[in-house]
Amino acid sequence: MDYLEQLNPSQYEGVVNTEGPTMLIAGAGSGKTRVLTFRIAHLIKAKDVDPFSIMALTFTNKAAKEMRERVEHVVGSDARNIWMGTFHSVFARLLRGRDRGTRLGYSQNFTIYDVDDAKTIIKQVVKEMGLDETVYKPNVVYNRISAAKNQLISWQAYLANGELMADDASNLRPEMGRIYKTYQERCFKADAMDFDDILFNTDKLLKDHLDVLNELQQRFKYLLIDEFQDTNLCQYSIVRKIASAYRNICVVGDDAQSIYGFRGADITNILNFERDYPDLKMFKLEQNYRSTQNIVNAANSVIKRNRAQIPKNVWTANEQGNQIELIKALSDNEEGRLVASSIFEEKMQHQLKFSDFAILYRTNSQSRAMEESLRRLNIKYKIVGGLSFYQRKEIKDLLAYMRFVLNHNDEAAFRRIINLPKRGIGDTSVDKLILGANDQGASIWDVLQDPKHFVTGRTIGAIDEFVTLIKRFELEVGRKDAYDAAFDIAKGSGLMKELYEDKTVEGLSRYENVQELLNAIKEFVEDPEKEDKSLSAFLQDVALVTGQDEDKDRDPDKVTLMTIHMAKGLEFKYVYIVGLEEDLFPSQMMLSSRADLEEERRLFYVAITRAQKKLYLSYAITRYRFGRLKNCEKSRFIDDIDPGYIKMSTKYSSMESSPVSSGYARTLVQGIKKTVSSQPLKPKATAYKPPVDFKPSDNALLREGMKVEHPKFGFGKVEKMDFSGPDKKAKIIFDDFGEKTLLLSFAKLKIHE
DNA sequence: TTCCTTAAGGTTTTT
DNA sequence: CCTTAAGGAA
Repeated sequence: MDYLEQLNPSQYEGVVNTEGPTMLIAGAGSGKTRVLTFRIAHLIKAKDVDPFSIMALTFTNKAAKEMRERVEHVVGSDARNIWMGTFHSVFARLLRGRDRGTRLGYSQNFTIYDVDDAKTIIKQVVKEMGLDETVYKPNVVYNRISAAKNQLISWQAYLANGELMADDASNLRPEMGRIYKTYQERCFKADAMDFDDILFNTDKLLKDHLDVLNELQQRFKYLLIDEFQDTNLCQYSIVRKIASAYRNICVVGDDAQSIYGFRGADITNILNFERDYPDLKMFKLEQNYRSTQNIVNAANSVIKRNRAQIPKNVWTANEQGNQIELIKALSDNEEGRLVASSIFEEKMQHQLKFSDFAILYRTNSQSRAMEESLRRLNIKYKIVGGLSFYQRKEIKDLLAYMRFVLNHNDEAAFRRIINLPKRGIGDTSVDKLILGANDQGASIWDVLQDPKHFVTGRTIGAIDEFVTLIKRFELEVGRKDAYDAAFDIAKGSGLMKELYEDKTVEGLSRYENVQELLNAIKEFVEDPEKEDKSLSAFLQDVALVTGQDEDKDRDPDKVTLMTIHMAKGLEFKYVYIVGLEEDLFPSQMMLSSRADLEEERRLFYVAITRAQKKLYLSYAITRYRFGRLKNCEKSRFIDDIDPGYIKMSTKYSSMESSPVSSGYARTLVQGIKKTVSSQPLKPKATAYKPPVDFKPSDNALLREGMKVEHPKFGFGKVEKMDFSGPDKKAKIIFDDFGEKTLLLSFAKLKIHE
C-alpha cells in the first residue's frame, strides 16, 4: 500500500480508520481531498469493499470530477462504480430510478427547474392570487420557500406552524404559506422539481417508504461527505438515514470555511453529528501544505477574531515567505491598473505563468474594471462563473423548447416559448390559458388543444400552429437521435432564423452559442460512456450543470478571475483579493448580525488561504456603484490581519509613498498614466524618501525610546517593545504615519541613537 | 398585440 | 451601469 507512505500521521489515521462514524476536521490546504480519495482507495484495495456500496457526496460537479479522477488513478476503473457526485445529481439519479420518484407521483423523466424557472412560476402564482408583486417579490418568496424545504418543512407543516405564520404576518407577508402551497402544487402538476425539491423529496421518500430506505441502507455500506460544513438539515437528514444501518459515515469539513449559510448550510450539523454519533472518531488535519508561514499566520490572525469555531491549530512547515502587500488605489479603475501591472511585473521577475495568478472579488460586477486593465496590458485572463453558458437567454430558450416537447406540462418552459419567436400570443392570452387550465383542473396542453373557450379568433389560429409544431417535434424526437431532433427544433421553431438575421455583434454571438449547444448535444450523442443518448437524458445532464464545468478552454495559461465563493477549494501561487472596502467586503447585507459578519470573515479567510506564495490585497477610495461615483472606506478586514504580516505596497501605492520602483512597473504605470489618466498622481508633499544608502541596523539592539528610520515610514520613535508572543514586536510612532506595530524579524530599521 | 420610449430599481455569494 | 417593468402609440 505505497499510497499510505505519502501521508502524515493524522492523514494516515483519517485514511485507515474506515469503520464507524468519523469526522475529519480539515484546515485549509491540509490535504483533505487526498485523505478522502485515499480513504476510498483504501476501502477498495485494502478492505476489499465493493465499489458499488460506496457513496461519496460533494457540493460541486468539479469536486466530484476531481475526486473521481484521483480515485481512479489509484484503484483503476473500479472507481466508476462508486456513487460519486453532488448531492443534487446523486439524488436526482436516485429519484429517477424505477419505483422511486414514481412513488411520490412524479414521472421518471421529471423536469428539474432551475432558479429562474422557479421564480417564473412564483411570479405567476403571486399574480393569480391577486397579491402585490412588490411585497411578494419572487426573490424573497423563493428564498423563504427554499429555506423551509432545507429545514424539512413541508407546505403543510409551514401552514400549521404558528411561529412561521406569525413571523410572516409581522413581516407583512401573511400569504407566504399559501404561495408555498400553490407553488408546490403547480410544480407537481408540471412534473417538475426545483433544486430543493430534489433533496426534500429524497428525504420524504426515505421517510415514507421504508422498503426503499432499507434497500439503500443495505447497499451503501460506506458514506463519505465532503464539505460537511456546507450541508443543510435536509441533506444531513438524508445521509443520516442511509448510514444508520452500518454507521460507516465519514464527514470531512472545516467550520472556518463555512460560507454558504445564506443557502441554508447549517454549521450546527457538525454539532449534531457529534450528538448523533457519540462514539465518533475525530481527526484533525492541521498541517498546511499550501501556503507560506506568513500567509497561514495572517489567515489565523483573521479567523481567530470569530467567536464561533472549533479549536484547531493550522500551521505549516513551508518557508516564511513574503509579507502580504496592501495596494491602495484612488478609484476602482486605478485599482485595476495597479493589479494588472503588478501581475505583469511579478510574472516577469519570477518567471511565472499567467495561470499562476488569480484575482478574487466579492461580487461579479467587480470583474469589469479588472478586465479592462488586463486587456490593456495584453494579459490573458478567463472569468469563471458569472453567467454560465446554460444561463444565457438564447440557450435557455432553445432548451425550453426541448423541455416542452418532452414534457407538455412544463409550465415554465411553456411561458418562455409560447410567444417566441413572436407569433401573436401575448401576455393576456397566456394568462387566460393558464387561468383556464387551472379553473378546469386541466393541464395547459389540454387547453391548448381546444383553446376557443378562452381566447378569440386570430389567437386560436396561432395556438393551433404552435400545437402542430410541438407535435411535429415530438414525432421527430421519437424517430431521430438527440442531435438531429435538437437541430430540427432549433430550425423549425424559428429561433435559429431569428438569431441569424440579427447581424449585431451580440446577435452573432448568440447564434454561435446556439451552434455550440448543438455541438454539445452532438458530443453527448457520440460519447461512448453515455448509456442513454436520448434528448431527455441530455436535458437531465444539463439541468444540474453549472458554470464551472465549462473548462474546455484550449489555452490554459490565463489569469483567473472569479468570486471568492467560486475559488473555494482552489489554489494559486499569487492571489489578489480586490475591493476590500466597507459595504463591499464585508458586504453591507452582512453587517446586521454577528453571525453574518462572521460568515463574511470566514469568506475572507477562504480568500487568503487560496494563496501559495504571495498575497496582495487592494482597495479603492472611490468606486462606481449604480453608475455613480461613491466614496469608499477601507475594509475592517484589513485591520483583522496582524500588522506584522502585512505592509503597504511600496511599488505601486500612489498616495502614501513615492512610487519608487525599478523596471517594468514604473514605466508601465507611468505609460498608462499618460495615455489613460488625465490627472497625474502627485506624491504626498510630506512623503519621505529613503536615502539610497539606507542600511538597516541589527534589530536585536533596539530599545524603547530609540529614534529609528524606516525605509517606508520614515523617522519615528520606539514607543514600546513586546517580547511576549512568539514574534518579537516593537510599537513605533512615526512622524508621518503614526503608530505601527512592527515585527522585528521583518522590519528594516536603522537606529539613530 | 407589439414595439418603442421612459422609468425605476437593483448587485452578495450558488447546487 | 445594467436589466427589467411600465406606459403609451400604432
